[in-house]
Amino acid sequence: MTKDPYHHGDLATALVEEALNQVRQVGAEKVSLRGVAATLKVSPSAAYHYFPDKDALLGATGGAVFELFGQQMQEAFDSISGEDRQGVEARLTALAMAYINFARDEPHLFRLAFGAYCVTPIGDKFMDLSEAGLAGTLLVRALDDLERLGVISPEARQHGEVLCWSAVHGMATLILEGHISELAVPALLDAIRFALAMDGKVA
Amino acid sequence: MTKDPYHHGDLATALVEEALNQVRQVGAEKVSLRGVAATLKVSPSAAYHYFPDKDALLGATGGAVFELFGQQMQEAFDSISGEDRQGVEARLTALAMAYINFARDEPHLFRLAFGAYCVTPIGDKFMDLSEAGLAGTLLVRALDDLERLGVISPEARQHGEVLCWSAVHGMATLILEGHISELAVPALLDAIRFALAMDGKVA
DNA sequence: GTTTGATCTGAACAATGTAAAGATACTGCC
DNA sequence: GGCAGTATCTTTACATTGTTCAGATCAAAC
Repeated sequence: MTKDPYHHGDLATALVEEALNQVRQVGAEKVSLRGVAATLKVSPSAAYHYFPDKDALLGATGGAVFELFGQQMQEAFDSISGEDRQGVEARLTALAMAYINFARDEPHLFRLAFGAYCVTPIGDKFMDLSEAGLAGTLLVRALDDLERLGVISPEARQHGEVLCWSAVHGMATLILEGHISELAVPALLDAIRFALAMDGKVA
Repeated sequence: MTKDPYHHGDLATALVEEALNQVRQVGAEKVSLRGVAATLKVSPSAAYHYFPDKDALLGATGGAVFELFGQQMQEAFDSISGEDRQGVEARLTALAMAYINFARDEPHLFRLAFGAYCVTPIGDKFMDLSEAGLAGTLLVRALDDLERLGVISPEARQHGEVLCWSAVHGMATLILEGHISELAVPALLDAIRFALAMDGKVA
């Protein structure tokens, strides 16, 4: 019996980290509690001191994914500098692209965070995704800027919130599940610009 | 040993039907092959003469759900009569509502048809949802009618396809997974009308 | 009536989630 | 420093699941 750590440094977060790793690679439905415990060189039962369920572990993992997703959205937002019309417009599309890219690049993580696993079984216990989260906040800020600069009308600003959110999330999931080609992304971005009348009609 | 039917009438479709029933009630991830075989009073192994996998059974079930979904969309489309402006406009919103209502009323079925279960594991084997399916066809028809009557511009018609599809699907999944309230639906419908400039600006 | 082929059963196996009951290491107190 | 108590982890065990394979059972063809 090696002395390494009988008491694992912080098993709870280690479990979540490893679960996230495995979910990223093979998808949540193929991740086993025993598997993540094994790679951590820990008995399966050890997990039950920190999570009542396997679903609870996956729920916490989904929370971690959601945080990571928020970070990436924040980075996309911050990557565009400039408060002029061009910068503010670019910021909105950067957000949309980041959203869709995350779904495409990390399909298993996206599904864990936004799919069924974090809702019916888990949402009730651990996570609270009912608020839009960081992504929603950033969208609101981008739309505010657009209106402030006169790029979009107040009416467009009002409708843009639910429209952009739904459309971008919808396209992300449709691409993710293979129901639509990735080639449709520029078409959607054009459509959003058209919908918000960002083609100069208002400015 | 009762003589009822040693050879089940049509076990393949019976399995799919029962699987659909159970998925509807408890969700795909809690449905077991053994369970559906048991309710059909059939050995678990019997299923393997018709489906190579449990995933294959669920894939076929997803196909059945997709058909059912198409039917309901068709009914919604047909429920609105009249080729005047009002009728054609109502038809588009009826489609959107039917889409979202299906997701709300049959969350487990919707997830099976549109979620991960019919994609990575199954899509490659059984289903081909890459085409939009019946729902997509109906959307195109509704938009065509709107343009023909001059309710929307050709440009709006062009952008409307990907925009409506993404937005409605996105809202359906967001509601389904509890990320947004159902109260947002009328707001989205308004936003779509605004996006397509259906508020009379064009007519 | 026998044979052939499709259809289903039975038993079995490995993997999984989960629940005790017990072992081990750390912590604070004397 | 030694000891009790507690948090942490292991061991063992069990039920359920997907899946396989050899064989039983039926239906029809010759």
